[in-house]
Amino acid sequence: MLDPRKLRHDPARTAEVLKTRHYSLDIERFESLERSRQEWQRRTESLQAERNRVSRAVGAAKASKGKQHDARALIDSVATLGEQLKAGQAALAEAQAELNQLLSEIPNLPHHSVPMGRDEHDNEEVRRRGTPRQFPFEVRDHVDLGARLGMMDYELAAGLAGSRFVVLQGGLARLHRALAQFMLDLHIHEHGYEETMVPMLVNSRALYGTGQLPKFADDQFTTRDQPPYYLVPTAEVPLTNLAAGRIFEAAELPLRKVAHTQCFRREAGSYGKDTRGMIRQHQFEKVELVHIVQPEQSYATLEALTGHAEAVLQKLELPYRVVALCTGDMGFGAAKTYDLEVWLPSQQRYREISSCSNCEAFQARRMKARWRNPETGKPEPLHTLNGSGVAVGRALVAVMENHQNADGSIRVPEVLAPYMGGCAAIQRPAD
RNA sequence: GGAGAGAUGUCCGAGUGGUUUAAGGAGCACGCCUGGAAAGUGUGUAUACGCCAACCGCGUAUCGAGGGUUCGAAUCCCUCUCUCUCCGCCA
Repeated sequence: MLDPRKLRHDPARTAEVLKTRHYSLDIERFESLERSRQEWQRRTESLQAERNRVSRAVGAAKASKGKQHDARALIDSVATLGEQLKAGQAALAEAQAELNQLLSEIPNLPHHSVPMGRDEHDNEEVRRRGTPRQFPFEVRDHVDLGARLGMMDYELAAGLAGSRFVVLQGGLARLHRALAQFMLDLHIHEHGYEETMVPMLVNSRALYGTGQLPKFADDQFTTRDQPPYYLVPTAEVPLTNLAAGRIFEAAELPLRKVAHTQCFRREAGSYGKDTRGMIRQHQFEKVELVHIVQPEQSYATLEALTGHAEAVLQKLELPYRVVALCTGDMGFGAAKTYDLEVWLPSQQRYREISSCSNCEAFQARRMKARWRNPETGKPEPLHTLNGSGVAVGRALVAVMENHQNADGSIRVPEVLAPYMGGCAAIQRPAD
């Protein structure tokens, strides 16, 4: 949610900026809704003020003996007020609902440092780390490697659920678990995050708070309860909403939360993309990092957060690059986003494995997450940030492909040794 | 799933239709008092929206949420949510 006051103040300029995000703001509609809201609000409030005044007078008249007649006259004098008020309130509610609907579907404004651009081709590479390995043999992709190991099976998963699911078994299942545990421990012990366990079913209010609703309802899995539960598409939703409706004192900030959860996505818009393998699944695991901070700290925090995600890839000995997303490629709520892209030798290209965003006050305003600014003494919206630290399934893919051996076995990176019971390589069990 | 109790401000807590325009207490902030502190004492202490250039000020809403009755609702009625206790079931 943009600041409604700022939008009111200069809608034309805001519309210009929103164009770079493929959003066309209907200024005329906005202003007419705003006018109507304002008019009905004034009208109802003055009717309410009158009602309150008369009602108090009725009470006073009834309290003093001998003025019962005055009370009767007062009551008669507001005979039609109730209906006017009801009509006014209904009109006001309608105007507010339409205005909210409009406001809730406007994406965030990009930070001035965000490169202008249409789509992912206009993203800017910020840095590269690690060198893609030269293989003296033909590399296999993770699907091939997994099948040869007998530990990754898409047909079994299809039998259980459908397409875009996987069954991992034996060493690969353990490697997958080890990756998640390693990431959690790294962020908890070395980066200062608080370990958090959150619900993976949430209500619509939580999804509204982080911006998935109302616009992206089709991307979410829901239950058939009434009202429905939503399966979280990312732990960003429950973690960020921990601050919803609260007013923090400056001393309580910043909040740094990490959670490891399943994530569920219908991926309605992605059919035909990445249909092979574990890159794009309906269910996947992710270790998520969330910061709730004072506004002036949020951009320094974005750099730190990105660094925490990078540390995962460095320790797993994976080559990657950091990319600043352009205006046209950023997510709905983000003011600035860095993607971490890991090298996949089978595809000879870098693929997204983490996305770190500063949402500034966009989510905080939707969920009313505030702090008391000591300088003003007033509650003001916080800034929220989130980043994957990192996607576990994609990390498994990256480890398999980058650390594969000629015989199809997988070298286990050293940092995972404590989580793998000393197992240094995943190989096909002897028949 | 069944039965019961409950939800009031930062916290505790009073409040069964009209000076509640939410009592009282605690906490917190700032004064006074004090050599300093404690005690005492005074004042202040929610959020949102609107009017105003802004401060001040004024108006409106909010007593778990939504709806209803009424000139008027924290209070009466209906629906829902959540919490607690007991029972059942269960990993």
